[in-house]
Amino acid sequence: MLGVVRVRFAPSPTGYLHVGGARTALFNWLYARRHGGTFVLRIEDTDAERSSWDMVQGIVDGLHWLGLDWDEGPDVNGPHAPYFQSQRLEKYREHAQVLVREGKAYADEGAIRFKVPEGQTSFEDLVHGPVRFENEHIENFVILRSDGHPTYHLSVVVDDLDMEITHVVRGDDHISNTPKQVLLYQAFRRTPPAFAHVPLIMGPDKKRLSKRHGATSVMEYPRLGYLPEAMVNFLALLGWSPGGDEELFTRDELVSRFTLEGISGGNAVFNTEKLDWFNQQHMLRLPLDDLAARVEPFLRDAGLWSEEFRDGRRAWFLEVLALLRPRVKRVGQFAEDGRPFFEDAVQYEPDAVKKHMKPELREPFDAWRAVLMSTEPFEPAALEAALRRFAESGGVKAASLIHATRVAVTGRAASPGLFEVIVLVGRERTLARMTSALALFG
RNA sequence: GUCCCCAUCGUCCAGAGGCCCAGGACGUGGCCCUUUCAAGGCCAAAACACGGGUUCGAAUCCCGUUGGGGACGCCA
Repeated sequence: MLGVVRVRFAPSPTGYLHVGGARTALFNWLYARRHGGTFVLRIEDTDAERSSWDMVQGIVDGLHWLGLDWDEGPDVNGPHAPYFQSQRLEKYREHAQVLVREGKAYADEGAIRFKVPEGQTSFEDLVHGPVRFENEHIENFVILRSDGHPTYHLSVVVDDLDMEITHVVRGDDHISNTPKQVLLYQAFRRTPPAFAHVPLIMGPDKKRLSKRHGATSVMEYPRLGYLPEAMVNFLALLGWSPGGDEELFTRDELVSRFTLEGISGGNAVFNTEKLDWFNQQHMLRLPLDDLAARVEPFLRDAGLWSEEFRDGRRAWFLEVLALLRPRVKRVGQFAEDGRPFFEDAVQYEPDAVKKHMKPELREPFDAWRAVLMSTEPFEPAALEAALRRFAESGGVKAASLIHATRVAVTGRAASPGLFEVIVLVGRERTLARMTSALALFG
């Protein structure tokens, strides 16, 4: 069994999968994959009151979205099934009885408490180093409730033992629970697994991340237009470092570099601006076909999708995405920035009209429109050459004409390069928009 | 209150005694490119919490202070 790595992510289904839990799951998954080990998903639903099936589903959805697959767990099973603690109650009771029989635990008002021995309890934490507690600060804690359900300390130890977990990678908030669990391992005459307590994720105010900080459920992120590969990359580097200066990694690159020793000891602030940057960088690196698939749902929601984007106008569609891509931070933005391409009607921004559609430009604009009718080839370079030639001979500044044309064609003051835009919008639509824009001058 | 953890630029990290008058990234400011907005390139401002030790030498080791976080449930 030497060298075998078995880790687990053991959420309690009393809430959705938040970013902190997601990162813990990610670290476990990375460690398992790095060492060819096993990643177990175990549902800690011993608190029947607060657990719900919907929450289990929500957690599973979150892990799926991030691409974290498990080798053993609900719906895949494995040699240590079942993976719901609520279905393992008998094991916990038996273990509690053993401790009672050996005089290491006792009944108290219907519950069973563990008798904490004198002395001190310590363990070697892979991220914090040696940690030691005086047992006098640990009270005789309940291991089996009066309703027969185990408490966390008992179930987690029994299951980690039964499932042969070698490394417990979990949140820092469990560090003060650890001595109680170490005491249980000792009471069972078993060696505890290795522990690695990872620091918590905080909000910008350094307070524990909560809803008032914005999106804390991972499943809000796909809706907001974030790529799972960006989230994985961002989360991995929040509290962990591969050691060097590189920051942009694919999932596989993270797997090959991950070490528990690289986890830092202090809490980390969740920084949305940096997440945006990771998202942008990963979008920039996505194959266009792949990107198209991610954009589609957002276009559908905005009513801008056409089945032709799949076949007949596929190439055109991909060109539009490629043009828009450098200025998009979240996937949903393709629907916004793409309107001038995906929709025939143009919505004019009042400020843009006021700024660029000066009355004295009306005549030159109209004449340039006529030039555009016959410019060949209908390509960016040729169009630009035509405009500059026209501007020079007509005594107009090329920039003014470009700006007015941009507003006429896109309705906005900012867009990708005008000539690329015109080519993709097409000659007919461009001319039609310019014609109706004639009324906007002044 | 008790116990535990943590402490490098605003933020995330690098740094495991001399390579550091501290390096990268996000963000911020400036410049370049340029038809706008981005992207990209270049430059800049920006930190070793404080006080004691140890050492020839400390961001790195030890102690204390302060600050932040966490745990003290028949929740996990």
